[in-house]
Amino acid sequence: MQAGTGTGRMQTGDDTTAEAATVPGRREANRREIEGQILAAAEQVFAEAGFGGATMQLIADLAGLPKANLHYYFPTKEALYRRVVERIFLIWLQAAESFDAAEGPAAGIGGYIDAKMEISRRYPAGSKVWAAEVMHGAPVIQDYLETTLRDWSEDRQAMIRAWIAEGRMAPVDPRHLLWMIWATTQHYADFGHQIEVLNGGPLSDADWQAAKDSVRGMILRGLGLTP
Amino acid sequence: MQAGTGTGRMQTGDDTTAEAATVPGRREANRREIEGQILAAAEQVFAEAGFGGATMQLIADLAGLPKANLHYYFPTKEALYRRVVERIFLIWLQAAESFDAAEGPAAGIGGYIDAKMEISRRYPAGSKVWAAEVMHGAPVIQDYLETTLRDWSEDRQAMIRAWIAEGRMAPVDPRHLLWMIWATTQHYADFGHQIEVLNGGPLSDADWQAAKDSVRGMILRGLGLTP
DNA sequence: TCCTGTGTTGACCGTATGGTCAGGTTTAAC
DNA sequence: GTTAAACCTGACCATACGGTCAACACAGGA
Repeated sequence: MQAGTGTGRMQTGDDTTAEAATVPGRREANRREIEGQILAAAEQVFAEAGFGGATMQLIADLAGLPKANLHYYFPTKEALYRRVVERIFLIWLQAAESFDAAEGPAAGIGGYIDAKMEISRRYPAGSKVWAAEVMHGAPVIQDYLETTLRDWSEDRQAMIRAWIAEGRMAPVDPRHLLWMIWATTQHYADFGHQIEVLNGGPLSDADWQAAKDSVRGMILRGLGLTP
Repeated sequence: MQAGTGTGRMQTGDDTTAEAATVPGRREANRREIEGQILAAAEQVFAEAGFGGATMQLIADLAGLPKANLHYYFPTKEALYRRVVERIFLIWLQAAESFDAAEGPAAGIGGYIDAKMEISRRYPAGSKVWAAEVMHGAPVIQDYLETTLRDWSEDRQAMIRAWIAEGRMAPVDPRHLLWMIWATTQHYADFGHQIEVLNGGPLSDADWQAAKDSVRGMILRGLGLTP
């Protein structure tokens, strides 16, 4: 059970120090590249083994670095883990743009489903890390749930309620709709292994397209919309 | 990363030795009770901390037993873990009865959804353990996926295909439908913490009923059925 | 009452893990 | 060229963990 104070603020990624007015610099570029390698390796290992099962040695090996080097870039295992979780969370938030830019429920919700399916396909490891974190009671990102995610949720629920009030979709509880979208799309990442076994192998491009169409179709029809 | 040979066969629970022809015996009853305590504690701890994060000491404390006693009833941490995973899997299989006994898609699929929602409510810890196990690549229950679950899946898919052929429901891919049902129902257990945060507290009885109705309604409408 | 098999447990052990650190190397500003 | 900061890493440490074991308690059949 991770310690996890959950106090830290989200790092938006642009932590360029103001005084570094020189050229971007090989130093900084190199640092970013190595941090990226470590984060990628960590995401993989955390996804496969969980926080408790992951070891800094495994991550170091996968990143091709000595273990001590990891602790130079990330002070603790938990700090590294936090960065991995933050990354997938930011990616998911960005998927909401397809939601917002839409002019109606079919395009908005359909586009959001497509975007989330695409993320499940591209970042399955990140999705698993997030899932495990939430399942364990969100010891590290509790504050995001209570602030960013909650606000985000309420905004989308308001949009959905407006569409319902305008008679543009069936009157469903917006919360359960959102949860259904999250559950269904993320299932293809989190339970990807089970899906591959039942599918008799990895999903092909066509399989993914069919999955996307199927999920979008079922949900939109469930909302009284014609996909 | 657990070792997990995945070779073991499923224990159906009736491991009464044939020669123990005496009365059921306090001995045997006591043994079962203690095993049950340990399994319940283990399920809780595995769900909260993951396999790697769980410790035999934590489980022992929760069960109110000395650690060494755990190893008397379960030889290794992994053996104990396996029993926990098997338990939820059997429960899920039983939920299929509502599926089979139905005379049509609305009752069959609707009943199955209700049953799975009820399980999510009653056994959230077990569901989380299963989810984590699959997410980590099913190191311990790979054989169930390839045998029992696969067979089960194909049988239900055949039923759904038959209903579709009879024109009793919309022509959807049965696999994606099953996965959607699993994803949506289990989400209420696996992501229960997130749901509680967004809900501003635990789901009430009415909330659960609304969730059930909402999920069943959306999916059945998505299948062209009237719930 | 003895005796045997079942259960109980504190103390212990080997190992693996997260993290530290001193000493070294490279970079880049002047 | 000099210097200071940033970067790198093998060796090391304290701790926590899964698992073992020997000694003990106790039930119940003879």
